[in-house]
Amino acid sequence: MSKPSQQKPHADQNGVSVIQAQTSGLQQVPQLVPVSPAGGGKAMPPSKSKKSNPDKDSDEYRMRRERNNLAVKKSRMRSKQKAQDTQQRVNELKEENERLEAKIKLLSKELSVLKDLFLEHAHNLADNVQPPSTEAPGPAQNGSGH
Amino acid sequence: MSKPSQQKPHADQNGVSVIQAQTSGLQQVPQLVPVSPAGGGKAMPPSKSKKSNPDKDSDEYRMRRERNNLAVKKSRMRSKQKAQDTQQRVNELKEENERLEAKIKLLSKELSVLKDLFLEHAHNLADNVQPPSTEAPGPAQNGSGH
DNA sequence: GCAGATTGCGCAATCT
DNA sequence: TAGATTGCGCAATCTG
Repeated sequence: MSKPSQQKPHADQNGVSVIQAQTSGLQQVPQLVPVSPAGGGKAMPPSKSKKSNPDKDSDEYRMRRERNNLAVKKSRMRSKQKAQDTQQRVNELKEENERLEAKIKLLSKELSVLKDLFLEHAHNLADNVQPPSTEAPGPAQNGSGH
Repeated sequence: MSKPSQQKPHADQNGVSVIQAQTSGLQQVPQLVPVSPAGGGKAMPPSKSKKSNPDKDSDEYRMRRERNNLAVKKSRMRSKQKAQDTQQRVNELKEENERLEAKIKLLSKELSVLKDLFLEHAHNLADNVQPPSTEAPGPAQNGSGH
């Protein structure tokens, strides 16, 4: 579940193609068909050249199938669970986001208020404090009206 | 994909059970087997009382199967896509969250600075301006340390 | 090389 | 009736 690596679409390997679907086929069993009669060009490492030996009757086979079916079920359950978790994560993050945005709004407002206070104060100072009289005192406007 | 509702485990209906798995057969078509010869007790709305007529050879059957296979593939692709999208959404939301947190940090700092300025100014005023002497001037503490 | 985990696929039952 | 979903089993791979 880590490296997808390169994987074939499900069959078609060393000269083997899946012929299925639309066959009278009761169910699946890809029915492997050798494209070339025998050793097309690749040498098989294993001695046994017989790959088509599922032997449905074999107890071994049934055991493996059963185990695999179990593993498959497990894997799918996990997968589903993960998807659900991810979805929930989205919801949580969305809520968190809203909280943060609200906080930002609040802080912004606070800042705005403080800044206004500052400006007002600065104006008051300018109005009440006689500048070093370097020039005209300017229009004598006092009181409100900034 | 919305209401799981109650759904049967796959077969076993009006007196029909699936016999599969571990059968010798090369393929395992569920092989529907009527538990009772005919009308067990339920009346079937449709006229044809034959439910077990998949008729693999039927063109109709193959057509339906093929269409369904297509639909299945489509559905699964969508499902997968959706999961991916959800995952990506998580990533986006996480980033957004970080941005917001950073902004909050900044705003908080700004506010802090402004507040400090305010306090300092207030102290300066208290130190430089003689209160109307209605009471004790209070402890003569000046300088830093707000 | 084996055993468990994944993944693509087709089937059938349901749901819509 | 037809397409969409979903649980399930098979086989091919991937992984450790």
